[in-house]
Amino acid sequence: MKVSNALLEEAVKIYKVLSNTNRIKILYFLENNEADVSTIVENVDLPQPMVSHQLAILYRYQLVTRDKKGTHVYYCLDDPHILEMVDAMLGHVSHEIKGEPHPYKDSEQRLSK
Amino acid sequence: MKVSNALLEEAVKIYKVLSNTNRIKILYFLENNEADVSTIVENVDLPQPMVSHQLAILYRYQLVTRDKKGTHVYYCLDDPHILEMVDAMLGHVSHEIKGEPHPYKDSEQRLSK
DNA sequence: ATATTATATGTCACATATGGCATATATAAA
DNA sequence: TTTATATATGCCATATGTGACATATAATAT
Repeated sequence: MKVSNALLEEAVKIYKVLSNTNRIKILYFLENNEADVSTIVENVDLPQPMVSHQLAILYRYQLVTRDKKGTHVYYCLDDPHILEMVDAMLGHVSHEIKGEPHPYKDSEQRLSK
Repeated sequence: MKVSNALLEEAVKIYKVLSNTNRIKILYFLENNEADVSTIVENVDLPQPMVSHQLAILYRYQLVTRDKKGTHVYYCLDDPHILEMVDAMLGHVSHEIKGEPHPYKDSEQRLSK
């Protein structure tokens, strides 16, 4: 695959965003719900300033949307596809942890290991 | 999705590994070739110690395998599926950059934007 | 105006990542 | 044994990320 540098650098930025358990926990909490900050705070069990800070990062990189209603700010996944990618990564590491061989499609085979 | 902390932390470690353009360039170069360090150095245009260092990280996290033959060390993608995940991320950011709406499957609709 | 609640921002100490460069190790050839 | 080549490792300055905490802002109610 031919990849431009600009694209690669953007992808790397998103990977940095995903390189933090708190942010991923927040994303997963938002999987099925739109939620305001206090609701997120209660559910992910992190101090409120930490949650606001991580939400700001998720928002800056367009992983969540923001909807202000009165004093409450409701956050929502911007692109559910992101969580599919995280799911794929969790699947990958769960194989690594169990020491299982990687699943191959069709008749692909390992040459050696 | 219910995710254990251990799994989440492992996934985050892999995201950190992918959070570097040099490492991703190396992974992409290995997409179609097994290659020794000097070949990688020539192709990704980075100083040799940098390439060795990044390869050591990729190896530690099982993204590449290593095969020593004489003085040469041949590296190979351990799991091509990783590159599929990177492809998905590149697809994601290319939509973000272009400001395009996220592609939705079937009849899914945005509630608002 | 004051108080209350929701959220965001700033600061700080600490840890970790980065890239550049020098040098060490290992294998093979002369 | 010496030399050359391939690769790995170590050191360093700098940058960036982390979580804890205090405090600021913003909207609403009294």
